[in-house]
Amino acid sequence: MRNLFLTNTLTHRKELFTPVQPGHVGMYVCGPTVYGDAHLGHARPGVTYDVLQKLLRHLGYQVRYVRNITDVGHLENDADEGEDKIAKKARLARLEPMEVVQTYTFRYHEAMRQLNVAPPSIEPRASGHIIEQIETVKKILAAGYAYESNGSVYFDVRKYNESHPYGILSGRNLDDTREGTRSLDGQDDKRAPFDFALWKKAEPQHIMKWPSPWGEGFPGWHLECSVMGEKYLGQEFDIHGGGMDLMFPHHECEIAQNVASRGTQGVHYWVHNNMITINGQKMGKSLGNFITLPELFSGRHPKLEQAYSPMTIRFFILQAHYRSTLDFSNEALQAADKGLRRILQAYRDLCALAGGCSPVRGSEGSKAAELVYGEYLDSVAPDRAEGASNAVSAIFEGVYDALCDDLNTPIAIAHLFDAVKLVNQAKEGKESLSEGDLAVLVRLFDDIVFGVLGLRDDSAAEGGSTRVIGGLMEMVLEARAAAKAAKDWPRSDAIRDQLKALGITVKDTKNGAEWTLE
RNA sequence: GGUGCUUUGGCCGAGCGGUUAGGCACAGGUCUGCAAAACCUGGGACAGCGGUUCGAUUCCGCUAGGCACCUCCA
Repeated sequence: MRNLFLTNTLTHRKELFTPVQPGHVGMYVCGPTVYGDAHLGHARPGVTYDVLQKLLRHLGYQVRYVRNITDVGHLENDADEGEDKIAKKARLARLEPMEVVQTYTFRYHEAMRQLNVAPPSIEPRASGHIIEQIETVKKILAAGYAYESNGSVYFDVRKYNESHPYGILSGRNLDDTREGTRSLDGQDDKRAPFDFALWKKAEPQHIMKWPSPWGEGFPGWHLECSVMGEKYLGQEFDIHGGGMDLMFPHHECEIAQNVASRGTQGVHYWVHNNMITINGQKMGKSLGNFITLPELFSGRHPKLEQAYSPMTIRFFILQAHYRSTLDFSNEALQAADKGLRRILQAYRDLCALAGGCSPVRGSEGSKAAELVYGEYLDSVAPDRAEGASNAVSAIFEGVYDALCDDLNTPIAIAHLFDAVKLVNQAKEGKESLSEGDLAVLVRLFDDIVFGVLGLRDDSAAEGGSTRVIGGLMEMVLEARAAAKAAKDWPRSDAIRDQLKALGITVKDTKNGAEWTLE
């Protein structure tokens, strides 16, 4: 098995990945709070951890990937009057909170499906784990790291900090945190401003509330990830992912809760993806500068010059390293779109050169995959490029080395473009690829481009209709070829223009006409 | 105020103590009825100032700019 290196936020270093149990990986990622459509920012962790889990599987690990849905407990702000995000949305839209949850959970799943993000192995909801969360609060209280106050329970950060450093993940200490900036107003139930809620008392009119030893209320936001991570992955597990903005306080609180309730923070590798920016600024709901995924896919947003396909978005994200910020612009997305097309076209040409590929991962395979949770990537990475020339071996090694070096997808893609060049040169007859080369390249595209990177050739994914369209196109192009042979240019151009209007692009090559469907 | 990150050619974006990143755009050429694609060639970059070094874009310091977190945020 190849060595995989990951940057662990806990140590700020690239570390060799060694799982708790050989051959198995437990991975937890913070999912969305479902009170609105997912935006471009949400696509980043979606795609990043999708690639990570696919890579892990491809390397031969059995992966349990847990990604939660936050459907309760996420407050607008940390002050006592902060309203639950879901409850607020429900009030404004005059809906039941669970209607809001249902709507946006569905829409989130739909957006992820379009991005070819595989479903997690388990997708637990906070509201489905109230009992477990209450039990954890009891444990933390019993351990003396929390206090009850007016029907709510708060984590005693100062007490915790006496025996365990609070802030090990984000590299800060308690004295550095800004105190007194926010007015305390006297009526705060908390002992200290940095204490956080484990359980919040619900006002009588509050809909989302559950009985507890401290009265009716609901769990604090940070609690769910601690609880559900432990429940499904155990007290010690391998990877915990999420956006960098969750590092503090969310993940810091998780660590404190874990230590307080079970004596270990339990996560071996903390992995954080960076933000997507727009004009250099973080894209975020509070800033109001976000573009939702449905808007991107449809092009309906003032900042969008055109619609961008889900695969363009996916490729755009993969062209930057996950730990760097990535700046949105129409120009950058258009560049990604073109680059992606070149790669996908090269695969078609490669298949033609190789005398056909099983169209497994480029098209129908990805659909079948959606039905089989987790078990879609059956191909385990070969150790080396058996039977390939030096040039192809170098690409093969470059791709795997890059992916195993902290998930360096931009470098992997750069190597894939080298492969594209080879394929194009072979197609032009300027380079020859041996059968071994072709086999290795086909496998590489199948495994990496479609398998691990999770790209998909949507133009080839029409499934059952492909054969019919293919047959029709053959007829149409034959008619056009006849017109061309007769030098009837108006006629041949008219056919091409009409097809273009239907979204079919025709290109004349040495070997006859080729076509692609938008 | 605290903590951390960052500044790469027209745009996006890797990387690194000495070797072409890559994509997109652009220019010239090949091919072509035209178009497109493809191929070949090309130009240009490491914020500024010092220091370490045989050698720095890469390490260190300072200066300037940007960003993130310290409220909710992927």
